Amino acid sequence: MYSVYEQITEQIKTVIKNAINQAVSNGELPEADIPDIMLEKPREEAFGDLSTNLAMQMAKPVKMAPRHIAQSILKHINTEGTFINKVDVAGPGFINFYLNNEWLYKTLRLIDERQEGYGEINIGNGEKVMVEFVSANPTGPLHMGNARGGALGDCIASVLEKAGFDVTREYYVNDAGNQMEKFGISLEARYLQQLKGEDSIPFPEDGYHGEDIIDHVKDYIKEYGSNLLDKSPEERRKALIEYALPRNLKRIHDGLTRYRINYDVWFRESTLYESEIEETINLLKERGYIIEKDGALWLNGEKAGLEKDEVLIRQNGFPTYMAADIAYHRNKFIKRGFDRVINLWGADHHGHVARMKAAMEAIGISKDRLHIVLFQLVHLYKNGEIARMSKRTGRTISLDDLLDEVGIDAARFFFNMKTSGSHLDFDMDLAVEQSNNNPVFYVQYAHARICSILRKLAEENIKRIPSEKVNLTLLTQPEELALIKKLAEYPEEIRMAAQTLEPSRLTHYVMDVASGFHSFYNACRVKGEDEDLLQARLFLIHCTKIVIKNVLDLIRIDAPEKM
RNA sequence: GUGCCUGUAGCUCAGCUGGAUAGAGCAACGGCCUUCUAAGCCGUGGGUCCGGGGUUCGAAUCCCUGCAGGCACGCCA
Repeated sequence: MYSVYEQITEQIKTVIKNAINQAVSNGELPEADIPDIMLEKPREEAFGDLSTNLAMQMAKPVKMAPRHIAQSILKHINTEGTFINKVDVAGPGFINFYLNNEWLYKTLRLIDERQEGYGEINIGNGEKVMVEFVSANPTGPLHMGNARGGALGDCIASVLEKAGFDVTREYYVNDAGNQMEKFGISLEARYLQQLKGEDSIPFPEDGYHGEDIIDHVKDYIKEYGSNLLDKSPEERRKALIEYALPRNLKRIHDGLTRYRINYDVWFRESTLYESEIEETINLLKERGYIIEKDGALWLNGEKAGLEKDEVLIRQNGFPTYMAADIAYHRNKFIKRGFDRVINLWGADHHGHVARMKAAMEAIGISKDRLHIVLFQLVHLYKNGEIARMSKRTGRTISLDDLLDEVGIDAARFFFNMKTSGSHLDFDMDLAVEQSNNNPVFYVQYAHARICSILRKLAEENIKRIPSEKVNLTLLTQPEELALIKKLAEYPEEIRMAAQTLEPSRLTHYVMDVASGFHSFYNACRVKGEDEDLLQARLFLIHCTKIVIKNVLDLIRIDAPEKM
């Protein structure tokens, strides 16, 4: 069992179905298919713990007033042997279920039993899922878009792991194609400028203008001098790329490691050029999706359901980015056998979504197996205004700069506070603020506070007694019950986060748990209460600590024992 | 021009597979430390859910339309 909630949901559904069958056999309700029973937590506490709109949904097929249907169901409901305390009908025809506290106590025992496993569910059944994220061009440093995509992608992967999927984290290294050409040309131009003067050669308009290109070249010259001046341009570029690319990759790798992102696979685009792109084109040819036009090979847009044809192999014989990307996804699905693939892309790539999905169908893969999570761009705010450049270096702010300034915890938490689809304003001042304004501290403080109580009790030699000896029924204060209810929701939160691919609900959730704990802390004492109550509350904060820790571990931020 | 995303409290945003009186945090205002961390808690005020139609017993949520902001429409990636 993953959650008591799950068990209750089943109980209620069974109870309702039985009641309907009773009512039908008594002739009170006409025979009809029972729709899927939807249970949800009512907004108002006064409406019970769980509620269903079933009677309203049945109104039309059954041709009876919703309230009347609800009453008939209510009349035959038998709650014996369940957690249900009371049932009533309210509003336009809601059936509200009120639970007895037993389920809450059972939830605490479950948390204690499962420990770090509490929250894990199994909707994935070990299905193989790849999450591919960041995949920044290795031509320069990581920027804010990569920072957001990184935090998001890593948390999506973690959520899916908790939800029972077999997850692989992957970074696609774009070390081939046109941009490597541009990288080489840019390096070469800077190299010549360094050695022969700024004006010796104009810098290519579509080259990489970043300062980092100049840094590579300066370092190269420091090490190897001007040995490339009398080489052919091809050799020169090759040598410079071979020097700079590993440096960039190392920097990206180290930056992401520092950011607590660890990939299972670094997949190199260049490996696709050995044979897979060709194989992919052949596959598309066989399936009749390739047309020849203007000396190039195109994906047949009409057949694929796209607005226009897309070039796959250029006139000059080189494959386009899209051809490589199709081959890459063929590799993911067909060669490596992933059931589902999730890609995180900046919103500026949204135009590519429909194309890739169509391409999947063209190679015989259902487009539903490919999920694209688009995330909106980030604006950094500092001192109330948009910050684009690092004051220190005068360059665009990199992931490393951000981590230097706000720390890893704040960055990972803040990037997961908003849904991926919404624009994100990152307030750098708030992120370093040590106050209740800062949600990261708010949550971490709750954890530290619990640890502090545990320490204080330990100083007095008070320890938890075995859980079966704790009398949890002593937990009856509203703050205690509210807190346990929050803790009970965690597996459900994981399920929702996994289904929607939105880990942002977990940062909100853990803030709620922290809030519930702080309220409890101000209303109830642990230390100094009589033995039985002390043990019950000790058990409660022990469970609260487990849940907060579990969520923070999932987001991969610290859960400090002291602050 | 065509397509996609966004528009909810002063600010930042949840809610969006239709449900009960639209929520949270921050900001504002007023309270709470002789007791386990006040980096905390409790309370008050605050809304044309961008506008206009439609579907429905019921719409912030679905459909149509208009407006505003962002993005994409390359033999770039």
